Amino acid sequence: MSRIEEIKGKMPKTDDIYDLAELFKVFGDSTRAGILSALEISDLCVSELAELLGLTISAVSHQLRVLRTAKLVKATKSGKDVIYSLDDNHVNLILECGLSHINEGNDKNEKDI
Amino acid sequence: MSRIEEIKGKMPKTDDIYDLAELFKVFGDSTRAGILSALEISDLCVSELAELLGLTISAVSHQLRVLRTAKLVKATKSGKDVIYSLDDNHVNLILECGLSHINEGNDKNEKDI
DNA sequence: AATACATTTGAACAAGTGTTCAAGTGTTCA
DNA sequence: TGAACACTTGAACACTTGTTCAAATGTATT
Repeated sequence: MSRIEEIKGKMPKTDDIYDLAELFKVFGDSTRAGILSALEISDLCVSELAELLGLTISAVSHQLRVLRTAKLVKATKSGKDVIYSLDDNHVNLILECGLSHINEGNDKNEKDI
Repeated sequence: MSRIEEIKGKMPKTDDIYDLAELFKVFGDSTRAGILSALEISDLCVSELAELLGLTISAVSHQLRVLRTAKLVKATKSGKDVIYSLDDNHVNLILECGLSHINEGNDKNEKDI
């Protein structure tokens, strides 16, 4: 068995790597990352999210659809409003992973000064 | 203080959300996710990565540049070869976060059958 | 020096993405 | 019922992205 094949055997399956990339792609947009960060703190309706993030309602709605498709958020009707909330307990974990990386980066830079 | 402003106060800073999205964007491509998964197991040179992932050397090299720019991998010259290795201890954590999400998804589907 | 090998780089291209705008759906309230 | 509100949707657009191809750079071997 070649060195390359041995490594291949220890790696995640190709399909899982694809799914992994698809997942991170959803987090990889600041509008969506902002929506998720906000919903982390409180359930919110579309216009609240738009106000909070300084975006048009339409833009937010489009991105909410992406997040819904990815099963990361869920929508609940409440009269005229549609209340969005997180639909996956991994969202918090993944955001925290990323933020800890960002913050460590900031710390490093502070040390450099 | 309005409800919206209270939530805004508890959220990560706008710049951090932007950086967070930029970070996840790097993970959000299956070629790059594959490279990182492979380097997780062993340091590798460009042509080994290309063979492992079934891609052209050029494509791999282009993506390695993205990963280098993001400070996620580092390059070391060794004769004709350039050996790449992970340059950030958060890579493992972030990949594992994502994979645990993927795998839980798979488990759910199995239960549904 | 000449050749072969390993990698990088730039240009070009197709494909994908996020926002805006306008129109549509659905709900509440007078 | 009609007006106002909350949201969704589709088309259009500019912009970004990843790959390929060809050429360039750099290193080892003879």
